[in-house]
Amino acid sequence: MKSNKVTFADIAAYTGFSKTTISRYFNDPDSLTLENQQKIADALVALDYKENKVGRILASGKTEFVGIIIPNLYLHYYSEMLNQILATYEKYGYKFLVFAGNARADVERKYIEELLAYNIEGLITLSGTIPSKELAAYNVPVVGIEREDKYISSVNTDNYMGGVQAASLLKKSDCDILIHVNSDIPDDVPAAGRIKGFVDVCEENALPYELILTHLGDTFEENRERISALVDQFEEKYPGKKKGVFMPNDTHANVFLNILFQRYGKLPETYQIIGFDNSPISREAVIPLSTVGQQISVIANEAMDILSSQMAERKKRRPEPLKEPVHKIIPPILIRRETTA
Amino acid sequence: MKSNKVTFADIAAYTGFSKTTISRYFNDPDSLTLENQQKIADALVALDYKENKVGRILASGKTEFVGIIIPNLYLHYYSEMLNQILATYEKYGYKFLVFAGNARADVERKYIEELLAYNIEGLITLSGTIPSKELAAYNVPVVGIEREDKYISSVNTDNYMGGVQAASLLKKSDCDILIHVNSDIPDDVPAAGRIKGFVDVCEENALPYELILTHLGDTFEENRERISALVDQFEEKYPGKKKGVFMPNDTHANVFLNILFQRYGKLPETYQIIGFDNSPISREAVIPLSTVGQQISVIANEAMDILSSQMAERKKRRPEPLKEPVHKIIPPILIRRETTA
DNA sequence: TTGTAAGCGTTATCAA
DNA sequence: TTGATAACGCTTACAA
Repeated sequence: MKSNKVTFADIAAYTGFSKTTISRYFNDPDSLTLENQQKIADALVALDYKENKVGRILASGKTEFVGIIIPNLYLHYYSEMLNQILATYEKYGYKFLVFAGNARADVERKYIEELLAYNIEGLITLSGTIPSKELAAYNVPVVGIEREDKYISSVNTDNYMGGVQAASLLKKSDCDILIHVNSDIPDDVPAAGRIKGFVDVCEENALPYELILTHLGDTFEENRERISALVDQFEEKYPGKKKGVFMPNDTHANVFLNILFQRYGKLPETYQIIGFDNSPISREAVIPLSTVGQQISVIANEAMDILSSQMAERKKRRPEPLKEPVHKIIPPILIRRETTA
Repeated sequence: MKSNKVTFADIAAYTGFSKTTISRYFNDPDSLTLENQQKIADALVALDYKENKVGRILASGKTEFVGIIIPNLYLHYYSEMLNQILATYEKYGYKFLVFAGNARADVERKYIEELLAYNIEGLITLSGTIPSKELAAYNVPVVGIEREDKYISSVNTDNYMGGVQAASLLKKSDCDILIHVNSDIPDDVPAAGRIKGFVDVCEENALPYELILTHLGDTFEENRERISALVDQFEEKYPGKKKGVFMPNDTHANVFLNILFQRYGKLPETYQIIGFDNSPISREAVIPLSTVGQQISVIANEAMDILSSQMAERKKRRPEPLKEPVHKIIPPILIRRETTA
């Protein structure tokens, strides 16, 4: 019940100093004599002072809030990214206001308005719902992750290299036909690079390949059904041939693997599988899945690094507006496990 | 660059009203004439006003912030719970300040201090690091989820019933021996109920059973190793018998299943497996896993329901302090898939 | 129905 | 090295 309502005024009264001096104790202690510092320190303990940052925000305009908009936390990629972003608190001290948007532009706009109303200093978004041009107009530092990023700063995995790595690995294991399954990704989304990387390696090496750009469904059941149909298709089209399949992510790669396992009790010699992300499912699969790993922790840290420097710039007397968005590319790491030779 | 610094004062000047009237327009519009409402509405558009909630917080003391402390986002159970909690924004309007603690008490205390400094109105914690007695002393409404909860309100799955459901299902499928693997959980943690429920069913029905209370390791590799050793142990101790195994969670149940699959190319007839949580891995396993499902969305909503009523109580003129913590129990849902008959 | 004035808890500016 | 005083943007009595 004795809600701690001790303020600078109380401390000032208690110590005989002014509120200003108390404020200085917190923000520039060296400007006080050691003796007086001690007096105030003692008073803080005696009165059981708890800081109130709201007053500081109002007076200084600095909230130390960063907004995060994330499509969902269902996919491990997103939850782990959030995990890593939250972990940067130790390094940068920014607090995170988190919204999980569900890809509806009007909803996300509402979230952003709300975040802005709390004077967030920066925004990190993993959602591609709102065009970067619109985000840039909000006039707050923004960093996008794995989304269209023409007008905002961003951090992305080197998707092209990921596609190259996957195709190269499949090439090495002497597949007769390389297959890449993915959805039909717009060119301005970073993930599109995977397809290009895969195709380029195939073309350069004159490897037979097939690109299957199709939507695998929104539920697990749909995934299962459509991937099962794909297996039928492969069996029919390439009987007896060694098929190297690069799936769009580990979740789908796992479904693919399970279907083969259920049919054959093992991974047939005629299949090689590689996923994308290095999410937990890739290690927890019946047979550990080979995958192109994203360096989530590195991405999260780079994002905060870019954001914090832009936020710092704004605090200067004469902030120099960013002329060009910064785009950082993080290399993926090929992880060879048991579904490739 | 034209950072919107339009305030109530500007609107007041523009419209000829006082700041108070502008404030009323937002908080109690009906107290203005329709005509004047319209005037102000027009001014808002003309001036491109953006609300600033910091001033409101300072003046009213109401932040509409709820703090969340979550052990990690790596385990699906936690990330999905966070997901569902964040989703309550639509219903309650509270914004969430999220910290991912890593089970270090001093770190978590720092997080709580920080949250308190921002005047959070309530706290939801999924972490059991700090004793409920200490949390209760912070003098802010707290709801715990699946953690020790003697001195704080809480929402938990009916773990006892979960244990009962698991044992009953294994009983129905005529197992010769029922086995429950779990860690040695302190009695005051809700999850301990699972063990009791399991044992009670076995005792009441005079079913042979074995309780294996052991730590399965902190990494996936350790899990794999120790669970593999368990399988050896089962084979040796109960050769040819039909073993019904209740694992502590889906992740471990999946590891168990994979080991059997790798050894036998299928789930042998002598095994029945049931997990706990109904996390995605249970459906994505080689063979869909039977599991005791936690109703995460229900839990999240109940938690916010309890919290919001306690927060609302505090806003009353003469708030009546909660005499007794509220404890809500959510029944689990048994999900029968292919690892049980 | 509307206005005045006094806060809310800090920081910033200027002066001493 | 310290203090007085005025912000910061809004809410809330109390008046009118």
